[in-house]
Amino acid sequence: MSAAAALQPTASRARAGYLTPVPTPPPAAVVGAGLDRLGTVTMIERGRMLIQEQDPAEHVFKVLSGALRAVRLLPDGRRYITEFLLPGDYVGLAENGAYSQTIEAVADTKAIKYSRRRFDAFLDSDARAGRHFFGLVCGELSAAQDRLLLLGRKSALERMASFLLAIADRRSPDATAVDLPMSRSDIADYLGLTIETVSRVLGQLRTREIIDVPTVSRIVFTDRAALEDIGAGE
Amino acid sequence: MSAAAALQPTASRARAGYLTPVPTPPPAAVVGAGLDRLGTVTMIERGRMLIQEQDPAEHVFKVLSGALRAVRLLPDGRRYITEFLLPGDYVGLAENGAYSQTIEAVADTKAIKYSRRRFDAFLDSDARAGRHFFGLVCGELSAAQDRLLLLGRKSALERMASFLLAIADRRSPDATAVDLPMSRSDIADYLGLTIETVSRVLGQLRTREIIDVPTVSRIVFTDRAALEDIGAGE
DNA sequence: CGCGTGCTTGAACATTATCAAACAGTGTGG
DNA sequence: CCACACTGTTTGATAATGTTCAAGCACGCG
Repeated sequence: MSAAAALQPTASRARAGYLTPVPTPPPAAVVGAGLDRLGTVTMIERGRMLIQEQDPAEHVFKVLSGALRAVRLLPDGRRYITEFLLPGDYVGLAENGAYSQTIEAVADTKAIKYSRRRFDAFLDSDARAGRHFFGLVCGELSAAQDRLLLLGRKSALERMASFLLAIADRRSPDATAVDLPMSRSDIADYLGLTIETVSRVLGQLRTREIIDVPTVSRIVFTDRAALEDIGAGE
Repeated sequence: MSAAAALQPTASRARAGYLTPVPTPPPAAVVGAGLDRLGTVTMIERGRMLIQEQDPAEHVFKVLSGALRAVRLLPDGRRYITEFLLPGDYVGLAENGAYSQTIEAVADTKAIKYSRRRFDAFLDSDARAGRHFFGLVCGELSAAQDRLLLLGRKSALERMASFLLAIADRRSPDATAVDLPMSRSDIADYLGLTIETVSRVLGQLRTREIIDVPTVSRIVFTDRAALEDIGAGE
């Protein structure tokens, strides 16, 4: 843990420690309403692949319920999950040409499927919509940069604390508990750890009475302030 | 090193291992030409801060020469560099409202400075420009996701190999050498390592005669194929 | 009730971090 | 022009965090 490079004369001020949820700018409802008519509802069952990396990017999806994961692999099989897609999130927005990652269902999932042609046409027809989605992608980029900080400089314990709070906040801000739709293995591949470390770190938070784990998939925040401190990196 | 979670029935196909440079779509020259007249040239000397995190995002810059770094900090001083900005890169594009990270000069840098108001007006006035910059941000997002994979699942040696190739490719594709404008400390904070590990890993590549290091800042690719294999993760 | 998958726990190991010292390159002043 | 000092880099020895390998456990389902 601890110490990075020495502070520089130009060092910037510290920032909130845990993952920022992708913000949803005001005109979301309006833009969404215009779009909903263009798509069709699809069901993806748990474990199924929705999108294969390198396939031509012919669709955009919006998650309605359930959860998806975006996966990248190394040639020898090492796996990394770049993001979990939860209700309200768009899939395949930031793709030119071919998909850059595989999308799989972590749980049974309902999503709206748009044809990319129609989706782009809609964007071009409405300047407000274009700006809205530009803002969404900017938010995703900022969230990805927060995760770079997490992977590059945070300990296992800090990563887990950040993760639990971020997932909880995306579902409902200031929640006192979360239901995790994904397995320990998925969490490990998202946080750059192993399943054993994920388990041990959860055990440690439980021992310290910062969380309670009544079920494997349910996490109750017993001491949210402590969890936030850990996630922020002290 | 090695093994992540077990392969799943839906596991996706493997992908190129090292950092993908942000792609520059075709109409770049045209869009750039329209913009150049709107900005003024600025010099930022080595070590100076160009942008402070949380300041209102009132400007967009385009790097002409030199190099900048984008920095995020944890409360206790741990530092992470989310990206290096090299000639041709835009700074402050993907920001709504306030800057999300500090920008500092790694070397003496020349950049064009645009007012964000004018920049946005230009984007709105020209649909092609809007799409162009949307594409740029999408490319940045994809590059960030490649770095998540790097930080989450690659060893120190693999990270260094990926880094050297990525920097080299951004300057000129298939180059046989790079001049690194940044210090070991900056490289460490970019790769999520310490300066000692950076140094040792470079030493290892030199010993194995994969690179040559005639000067601290100069890296010659003696065996580019081997470097690519290492960077790709075998 | 028993089996299977996924989760937890334990012990040994590996990689990378930390602490410490030597070294190199650059610029300054004598 | 050389000696010196400063900063950044390299190298070495030790320690820590997280991984790997190996059992056990628990919950859900047939």
